Amino acid sequence: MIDGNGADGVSGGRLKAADNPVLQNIWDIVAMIPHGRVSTYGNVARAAGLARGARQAGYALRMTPPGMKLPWHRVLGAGGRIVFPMSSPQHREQARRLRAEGVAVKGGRVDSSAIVDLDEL
DNA sequence: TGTATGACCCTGA
DNA sequence: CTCAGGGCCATAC
Repeated sequence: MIDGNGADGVSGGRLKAADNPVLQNIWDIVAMIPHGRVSTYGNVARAAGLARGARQAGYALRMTPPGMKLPWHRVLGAGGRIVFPMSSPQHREQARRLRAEGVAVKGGRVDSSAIVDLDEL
């Protein structure tokens, strides 16, 4: 395995997002967020190894293929606020899901008590 | 190889 | 509290 090409499972050159270890790592972090709790992009990114890769966390979630069960709605922006615009369907979707889990959403923001620290996981 | 983009974050006015 | 600007890091073209 000196050439790098034809490494574990990945052969053919370009690395697909679904096979990207970084995204997989982020997905794993998001997937381990407990029910009824929420986290932030920066927090998740840091847990994935990216100290300032909050955007990458969002990128990973955006790259999430349909069919994958991932609690993306438990990931919020800094301060526990939803990053989506108020009039956006995604905002409503996320807020709806959070409320379904017992998380209070007010003005596009959730109670800071609902935010869980990565240290607790 | 370099430029452009983004489900972000922080600081200042 | 709201608005604007700059910074950071990885992916896409």
